[in-house]
Amino acid sequence: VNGEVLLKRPTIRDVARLADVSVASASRALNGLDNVTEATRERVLAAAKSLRYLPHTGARSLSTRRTDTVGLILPDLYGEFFSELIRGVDMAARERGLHLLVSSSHGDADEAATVMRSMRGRVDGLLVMSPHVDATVLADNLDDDLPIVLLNTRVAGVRRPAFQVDNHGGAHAVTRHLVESGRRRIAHVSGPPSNFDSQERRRGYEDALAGEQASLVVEGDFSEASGRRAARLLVTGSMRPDAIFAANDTTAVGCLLELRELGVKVPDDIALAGFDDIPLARLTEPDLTTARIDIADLGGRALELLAAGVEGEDIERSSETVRPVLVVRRSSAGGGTAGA
Amino acid sequence: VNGEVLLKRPTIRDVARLADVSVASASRALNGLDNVTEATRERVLAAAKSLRYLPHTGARSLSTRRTDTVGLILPDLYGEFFSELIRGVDMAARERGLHLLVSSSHGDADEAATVMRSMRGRVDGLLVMSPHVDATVLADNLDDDLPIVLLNTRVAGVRRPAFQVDNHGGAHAVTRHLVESGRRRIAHVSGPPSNFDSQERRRGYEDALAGEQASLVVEGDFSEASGRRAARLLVTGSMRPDAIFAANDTTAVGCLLELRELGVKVPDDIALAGFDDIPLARLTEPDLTTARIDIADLGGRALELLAAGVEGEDIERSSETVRPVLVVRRSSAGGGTAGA
DNA sequence: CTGAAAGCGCTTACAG
DNA sequence: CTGAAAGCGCTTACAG
Repeated sequence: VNGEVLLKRPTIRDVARLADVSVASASRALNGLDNVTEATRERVLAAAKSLRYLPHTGARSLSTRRTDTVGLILPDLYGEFFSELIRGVDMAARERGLHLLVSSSHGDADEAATVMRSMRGRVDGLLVMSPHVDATVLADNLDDDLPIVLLNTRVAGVRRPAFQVDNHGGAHAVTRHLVESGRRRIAHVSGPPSNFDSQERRRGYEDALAGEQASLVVEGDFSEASGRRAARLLVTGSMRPDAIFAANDTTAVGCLLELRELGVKVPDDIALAGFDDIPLARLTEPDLTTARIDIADLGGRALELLAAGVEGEDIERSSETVRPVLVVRRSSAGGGTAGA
Repeated sequence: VNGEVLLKRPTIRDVARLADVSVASASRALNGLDNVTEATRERVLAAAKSLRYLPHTGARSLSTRRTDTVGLILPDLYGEFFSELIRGVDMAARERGLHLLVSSSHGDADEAATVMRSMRGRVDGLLVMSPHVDATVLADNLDDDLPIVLLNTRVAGVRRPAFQVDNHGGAHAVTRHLVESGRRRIAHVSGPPSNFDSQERRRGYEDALAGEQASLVVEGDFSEASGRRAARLLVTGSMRPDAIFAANDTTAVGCLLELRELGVKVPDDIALAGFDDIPLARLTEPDLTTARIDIADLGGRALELLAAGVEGEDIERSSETVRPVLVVRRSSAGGGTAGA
């Protein structure tokens, strides 16, 4: 019928008709293939533009078996880390023209598994950060050929491409810094004992002390409240330390607040250090010595690796370790008991 | 061929064959339609399970014209807000079985437009937060029939479903609190003059003062540095205030740090208040009076509205206002100049 | 309740 | 360089 009005979304057929070519040529022109004349390409592109044509991604992915989308599966994370990671991944994804399907806040392995399954078929690859996931969960819920990169997740018994934070090294560096600035009784407030990061940080602390000093550990759980409790315990106890290394910054902030209330001066009486370098670490009084991880960068690099896997590169043996950087601030200044 | 091995992802055809029914029945059973016998459904489900079948979403969306995915478009946001919003949206989306396509960090209208276009066809609806977007951008880059909910975005000249934060009301409440606790020279450190939130907060401040006190405004830009600058200006100037209401918490933190350096006591010499209630607001010394917005809740409710739109409900006239809640903390305690 | 078949909108050998 | 046609994996009238 002549003079017909387009009621529906235009398809490639409409574009082809308007450009007076076959759908095959329209497809080729649209996709930037080189087996079309320049004249054809121009006509097709003009037609597409005038119709405000956009390909149906479902149809395309049905033919190409690609979705140009990657999934990001996250656990229930605290604010800063979470958003920095998404930011880093998102920027890298956008640069490569990949879309990002995000799912967060998964409390246990079951939830994570459900999400993995629901993403199967929607994505070309998966970025997974989940402390709950193990080899079985991975094997049961994903196709073997779906590229996947693990973020800071220890998956027992599986060799998968992963980005690991060197928690041991970071904790070691922080502790050595305290030792070398003259502190003689360095306590550690740990994270949850079941948490792998937490275990590694504690091990780094203990190894750094090895021989020179006895270790002094109060168990915490990465929360501010646990930092408060631990600080009170340490200060009022019989083994008062002259330095505290908290397993993360949030815990260190708890220590700081409690020490302040107890009238203990930081760093003069007790030096303090954390881990992560959350933005808040710069803002406390005094500001906080810590080990910095560039989360956004970590996310971006992980996406690059995943993208390589999607492109068909063999990434199965790739595994990168991110080394935290010691950031010395005022909370650990001066000399401690031994003077400086 | 008998004994053949499935090399590829199983399709509904494989499921149907194994269950010994037609693909039509398989489809119906899989989708929970009621026009299949219980026996058929069971056979199909069992077959699907044993094959680890998962529907190809592209194919499905080609038939159904739905993607079961919604897009979330964000500007370049500061950490806390960003992650809280995603968390809220994600949780609500998961509950409804919707997937979430996220794109963030868009500096200007062009970038936002590109993202909107790239999401067209991939999503059933869009959640858009962008200060840069206007009616033209929206109209040019989206289908008219794509449901969309705006988040805290003023779109001049368009009537679209939106969630607006009552910035005026929040600022008014904070300012009234300062007035009523006896402060007599209340200054305001504004956000960027071009920013709508910023304008509204300033208007709230001015309206709350109306008549009783003169307004005293220093222009800022929502950054900590601008808070520092403004505080210094106010304290060293000839019109020293006894209270400062900063346009957001980050600015207020800047004020606090600068006041501390200048030896000005908060709240004794100068009361201080912010806006947003970022987590840091509880942690400063003294902790910060502010106006709290429940961002995660906002995100969740916005998704619910969008989902209703996707289901075909008419949401074009819906517009919700989120009222911030005054949170009084120690930074505004006591009486100020007039005593308390 | 069930099945054969058309159709959704693309891409890609294949033949020319 | 171009086009006709098959095929990707689903859903859904339609007929029975």
